Amino acid sequence: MLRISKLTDYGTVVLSQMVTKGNSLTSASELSDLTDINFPTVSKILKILYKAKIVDSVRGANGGYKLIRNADEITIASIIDAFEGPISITDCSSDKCKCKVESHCNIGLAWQNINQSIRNLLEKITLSDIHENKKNSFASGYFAGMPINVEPKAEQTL
Amino acid sequence: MLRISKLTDYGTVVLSQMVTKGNSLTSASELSDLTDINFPTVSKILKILYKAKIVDSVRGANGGYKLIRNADEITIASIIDAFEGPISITDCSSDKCKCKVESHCNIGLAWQNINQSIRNLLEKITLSDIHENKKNSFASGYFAGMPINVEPKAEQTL
DNA sequence: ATAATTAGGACCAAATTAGTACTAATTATA
DNA sequence: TATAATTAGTACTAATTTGGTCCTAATTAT
Repeated sequence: MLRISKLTDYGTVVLSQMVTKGNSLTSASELSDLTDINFPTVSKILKILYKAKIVDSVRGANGGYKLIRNADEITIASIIDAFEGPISITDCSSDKCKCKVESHCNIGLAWQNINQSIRNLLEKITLSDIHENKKNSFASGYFAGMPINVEPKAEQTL
Repeated sequence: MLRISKLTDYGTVVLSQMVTKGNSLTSASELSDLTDINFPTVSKILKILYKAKIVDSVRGANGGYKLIRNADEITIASIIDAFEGPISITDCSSDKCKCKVESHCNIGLAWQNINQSIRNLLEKITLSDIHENKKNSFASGYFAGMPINVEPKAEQTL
């Protein structure tokens, strides 16, 4: 099926650790120890999250990182965006199409719609859900054969 | 965001052409002409679709390919599976976890759930939807800020 | 027989991703 | 103020994945 990169996966592990650490600063090396992901990689991850404005940083001795928002305000969509960029599900579906054949473009449009559907789904799931591993909160309703039926953000009970 | 491979993209273009051709056999070379995708690639695509039991084939002179089922019985999930394999959204979420740290596994489980959610979505969209490019049928309800609210297959109006 | 066609691999080149390393900037504190 | 700890940014290399091509074998109509 669809895949996210290893870095995104690691990213959620690191972020989940940061949720545990709450509002306090945590250094990259400590996060490396806690997650068992080697330091250079954790460091890279944090820099990416910093640029994406998901974590805040303080330089210098005793510096470190912390979440910029509450865990339930950080969507999975935004995390994936940070690591994988805003690239679309297919080449064609981003921006203007350069296909020679018209029909291709329609397919591209369809993929674009599918992409948007997935995106909407991922914007309803937050770091908090992942961290608390509340399977039932967002998974139980989805499993085999069940309808997808997520209420709009404002009313959701995630 | 999440991405499908070029081959999957091309695959849907080829499949869409085959919907147009209905129940008649079409050769790889003809499909290549029709889609403007070069022959070796179309050929490769059709072999993959054959192995995935999405198309049927007849060898020899006047041979070719045709859809094995109706377009509305071919889900996008099955097409993606054919090209990208049944690989999960992360390594960890498939089968048994080998992580050293317990917490990683929980994250993996969360991803697994997300993967399943996406899968359920993609099992509700069919080749027919893509082919007919019925944007409104499955897209309009999904766009920015709108709730995802797809009814179970039996009742859906796709 | 011959030509047209699919089946199945094997293979190489290109693109992407993972992982590492280095330098500069910042800041606490001794 | 010097030093050590720490993040920021970037560049680079190795590993993996993907895209694209090609070849040989099997099948079938004419």
